Amino acid sequence: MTVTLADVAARARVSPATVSRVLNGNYPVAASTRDRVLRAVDDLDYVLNGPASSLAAATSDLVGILVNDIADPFFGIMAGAAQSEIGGPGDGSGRAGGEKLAVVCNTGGSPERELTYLTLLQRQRAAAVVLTGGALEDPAHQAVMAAKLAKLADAGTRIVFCGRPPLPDSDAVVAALAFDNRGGGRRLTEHLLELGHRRIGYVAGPLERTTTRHRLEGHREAMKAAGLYADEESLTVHGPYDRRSGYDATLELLRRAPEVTAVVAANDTVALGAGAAIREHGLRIPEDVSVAGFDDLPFSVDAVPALTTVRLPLFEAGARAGRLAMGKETPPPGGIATIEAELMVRGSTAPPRG
Amino acid sequence: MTVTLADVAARARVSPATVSRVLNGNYPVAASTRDRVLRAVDDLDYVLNGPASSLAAATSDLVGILVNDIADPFFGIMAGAAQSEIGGPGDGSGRAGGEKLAVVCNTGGSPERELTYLTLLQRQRAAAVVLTGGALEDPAHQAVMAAKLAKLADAGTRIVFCGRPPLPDSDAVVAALAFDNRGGGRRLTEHLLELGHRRIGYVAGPLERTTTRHRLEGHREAMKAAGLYADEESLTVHGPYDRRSGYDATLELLRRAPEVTAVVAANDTVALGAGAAIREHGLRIPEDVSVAGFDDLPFSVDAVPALTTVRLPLFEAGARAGRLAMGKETPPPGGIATIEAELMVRGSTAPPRG
DNA sequence: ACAGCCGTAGCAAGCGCTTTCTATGCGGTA
DNA sequence: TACCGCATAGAAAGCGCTTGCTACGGCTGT
Repeated sequence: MTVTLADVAARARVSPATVSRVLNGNYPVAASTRDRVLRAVDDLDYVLNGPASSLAAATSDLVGILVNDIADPFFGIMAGAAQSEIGGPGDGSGRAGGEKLAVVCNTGGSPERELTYLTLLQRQRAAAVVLTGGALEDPAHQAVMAAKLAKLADAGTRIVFCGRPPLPDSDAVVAALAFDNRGGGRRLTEHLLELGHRRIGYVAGPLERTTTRHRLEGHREAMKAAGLYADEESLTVHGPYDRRSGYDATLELLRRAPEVTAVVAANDTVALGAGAAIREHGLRIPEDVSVAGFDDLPFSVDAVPALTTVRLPLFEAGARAGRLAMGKETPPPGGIATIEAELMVRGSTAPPRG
Repeated sequence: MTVTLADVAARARVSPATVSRVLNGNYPVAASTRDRVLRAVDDLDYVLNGPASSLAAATSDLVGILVNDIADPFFGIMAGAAQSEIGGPGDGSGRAGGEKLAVVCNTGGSPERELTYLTLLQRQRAAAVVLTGGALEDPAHQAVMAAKLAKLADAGTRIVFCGRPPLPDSDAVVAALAFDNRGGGRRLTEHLLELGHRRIGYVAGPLERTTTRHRLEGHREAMKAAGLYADEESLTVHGPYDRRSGYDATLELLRRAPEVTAVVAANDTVALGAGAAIREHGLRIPEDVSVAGFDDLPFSVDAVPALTTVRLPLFEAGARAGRLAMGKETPPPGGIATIEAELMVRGSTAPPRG
């Protein structure tokens, strides 16, 4: 059978209580005793029984990180950064303390899966949960979500948002780090307008997501400020945040409005697909059509031409979220922080022809 | 306080045992009783205490997926596919049975972290563990690893490899899905040779990884078969599997051997960096230098020119690994399956100039 | 009509750990 | 020398759930 605390205690000729205390290091134990216990642990290759420990202590060392799409570096980068702060293994701190198990859960963008994962984490009595990516705007879902989060918070789970706008009137969330998607979107379109573009297509993300809406609002703000209200609707196409969608939507856009001189994509991945569609259409980037993305994922600088985009400090934000989840950093005032987005002008945007 | 099984039992006017049996559905319960219990569960918003359940049942519903780099779609795709099979939420099967919590753990390629994660999963009494990506070739580490896996297997954890060569003489691993990196590497270089290339640079991954070695061996097999033994060493540069490394290594390669007419990269991400370096060097792709990658990640088809690469069925492999981990699929004979790699010829490779 | 079953439900003994409370031995103080 | 207090270690009571076993009707078979 597997080795238990009692076995270690027997071998070290101490009581189970003492072994527990040595392992947790939260109670004075004589050095000689400690050594004896640690040797026994080593000799027997003892591994703590997590469930038993969690049950007795009423806490666990699980920390969940929820992402919409694990195959998307946008989430991967944030999750990786958060995970590295949460520690889990090798956080450099040696044996001591915060050995948390940081795990990432892939919701696939589905609200039900998100909820189910939260329940599963609640069931495990997770120490903290980090939710990344934009939220769904459906009020019903938001209400359920808020209730669920409240319950988690009640049970002592620390909740942190990363790249997601704060929940209205809820104190369940320790901190919310929100990206300035609106500002970024505005600056990006302003850049295009400054270059002289007037007919700008927009390949947007899924309708009901906050990220989509905020970026689009920024875009429209800029358009409006330039006195360009008309045709907004016909120049906007919605679709998922993936390459394929960018390709399809851009083809559609090009058919619908062949006069566009620039295409703004919901994110860099979509921009990649958009670029492919544009080239396949026989148009050059940026001579015939400018293309811009959002996020500044690692591959964007290597696109040909290099992609003009809006840089989001994903790694830094993820790391900060991780620290907040661990209580290693004090939350921003009001629990809300806005993360700035920086315009990165590269080769894929240029003045329109003519 | 939080609601317990006993509370539900009291409200449903049955014993805790009955509630447990209703929840687990592994014991006959009269329909009327079941309904009463389920209503009570609903009324009280009861959530099972995972640790307590795991302790009593001596099993947990945790499934770990270990990846080297969560920000790399190579791993993200496999992990996502595995996770979707493992179920967790929304596997379509309704309430019944296999509600597992599939979690991905990011080792960052560090052997220590890998080991620590395994310990953490062992501590949680994980139901299964999927290890993705190539293994480290260090014999000491391999031995420790084998011992650890044996212990996990002993404790009832199902272990599956995905994209990792099988462990020699170990029956701890339920199944190993190994990519045919060698064959893929060979075919890729054969393609280049057929085009007429003779001086082929190779930007390899980190030295001590099986993936790196196998791909490189395939390359050298092809070279050797063409009677091209010489200079192999001087045309090979090693580095991590990332964009930056591809860029740096290619610059180095170009300096060291300006006569190369083709560059094979360790993977697509590295190829992206390689392409950037080549262009920055004032050379055109593929007119002056051909470039090829490995993996066929989603962005590769959108590179300009589209990247010639070797397609690995990452999604299918990940999904299969997930099913194997869940015991939903019978392991291949001998527990080992080789996953074929398919050459994808695209625009980034062409005959050498002149 | 009685024994024996089957279908259900309850009892109670843990699962392996944490933690409160208690016991012990020692040095220092009066 | 007698007493007090501190530093350590042990005893034991759970934490909330699962599950083997027992109990109890009502039905069947003879």
